[in-house]
Amino acid sequence: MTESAASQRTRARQPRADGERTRAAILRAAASLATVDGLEGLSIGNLAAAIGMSKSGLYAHFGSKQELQLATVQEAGRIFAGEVVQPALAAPAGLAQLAAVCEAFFEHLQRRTFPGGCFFAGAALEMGTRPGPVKEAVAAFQSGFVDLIKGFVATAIEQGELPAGEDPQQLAFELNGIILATDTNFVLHDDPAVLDLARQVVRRRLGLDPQR
Amino acid sequence: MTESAASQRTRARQPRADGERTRAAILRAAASLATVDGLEGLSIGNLAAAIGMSKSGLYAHFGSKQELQLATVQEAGRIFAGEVVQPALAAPAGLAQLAAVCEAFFEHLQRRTFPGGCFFAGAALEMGTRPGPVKEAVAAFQSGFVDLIKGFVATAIEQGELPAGEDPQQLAFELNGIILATDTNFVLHDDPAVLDLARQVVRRRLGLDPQR
DNA sequence: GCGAACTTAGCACGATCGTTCGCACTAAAT
DNA sequence: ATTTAGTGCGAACGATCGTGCTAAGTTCGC
Repeated sequence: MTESAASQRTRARQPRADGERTRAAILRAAASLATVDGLEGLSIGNLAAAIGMSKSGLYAHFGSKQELQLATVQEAGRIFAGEVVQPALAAPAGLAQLAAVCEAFFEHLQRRTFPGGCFFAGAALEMGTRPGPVKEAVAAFQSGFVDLIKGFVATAIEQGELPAGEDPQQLAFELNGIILATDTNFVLHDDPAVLDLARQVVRRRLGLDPQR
Repeated sequence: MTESAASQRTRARQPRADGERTRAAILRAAASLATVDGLEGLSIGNLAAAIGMSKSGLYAHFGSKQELQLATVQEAGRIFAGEVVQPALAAPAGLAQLAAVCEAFFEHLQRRTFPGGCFFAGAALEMGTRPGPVKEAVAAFQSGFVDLIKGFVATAIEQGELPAGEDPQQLAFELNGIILATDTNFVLHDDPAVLDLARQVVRRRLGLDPQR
């Protein structure tokens, strides 16, 4: 018995270089399309047409629609991590990270990375009533994001940048709400003024306003 | 010329009593189903099966799926107005109305009027990227709700129940965000503790907390 | 450079989609 | 009581859905 059997036991399939490239292109398009049509409304046929390949060729990469949805959620998570989480982590710990994560999200919207706004805001409401691994993946990401903000708040309190009476969970909930309201209004009215309003609200809530 | 011509000019079709009853039953089920499958994912076949009638018989009431969606949005608006807006308007003008509209929304969720949480939160994100009369109807309702809250804030400021430095538009935006975050987390994690957290956040943000 | 594994396309399947048509039934107005 | 029009069902349409099968074409380890 050769050791190839061992490698096959841990990984049933060894993708090729061109396959990985195609798969990446599919997932990039899938994440964008899903913000318009939803994770459930995202169809194999539409997606295949969008990147110019056949349904069956695309389908072979995933094996089922659920696997495609799962991979799409992970791809959206990578994009979100790169565009929103990383810039926040790059800021000085504490209040600055709190302001940075909000600002990064607003720029994420303004840049129109996805045509339908925030991927996870839409996915959370869409998959909330559909139990299964896809919902769990979305819920896990959402929880992680709120926990990240909670940590920023806790650090800011420790550093005396926020009042000691401030509760990390409550403030993280509020900021998450501001983010959701920004996304909803931006998507619904397509008005950049929403972002300015949201920035004012964040500055004021975090006590960063010059006056007052 | 009889006056029947005039009535026909304004209304192309004169519904019968039993038809109105059926139509109402359809729309009640449609509003609920749409919070699970979405306004676009809501299918005539599923809806017909849910209330035990034929696809074609149901379809005759609307003539197109878009008309069904439009009527469903209006029905959801009536339900929301009755469960959330009216209880708020019944409270004393000002800060009490502000607290009442939030509490009414939380109870609207807790009562599980719709299996998928707030109808308009889901509809706004789903239809935001789909221009047309359905999106306009959803956007109009959402704007009206925020304006309602804004009016409550303005009155509360005039009555000295909120600091004069408070901005109605900003606070209305914040409260709308709290409401959206509550819905998203409640739908996603199915955890009533979210409602308690949301209630604490509202009380504290409106300065209704005993301590502090 | 041979051969095995991965990639992609073509075709077809059963199911469901929104929509239409024709026909029975029935409530309401004359 | 007769007519009129709203109501509802059954069947069917073309299109699209997710999903398989088969068979070429292509990369890559040996």
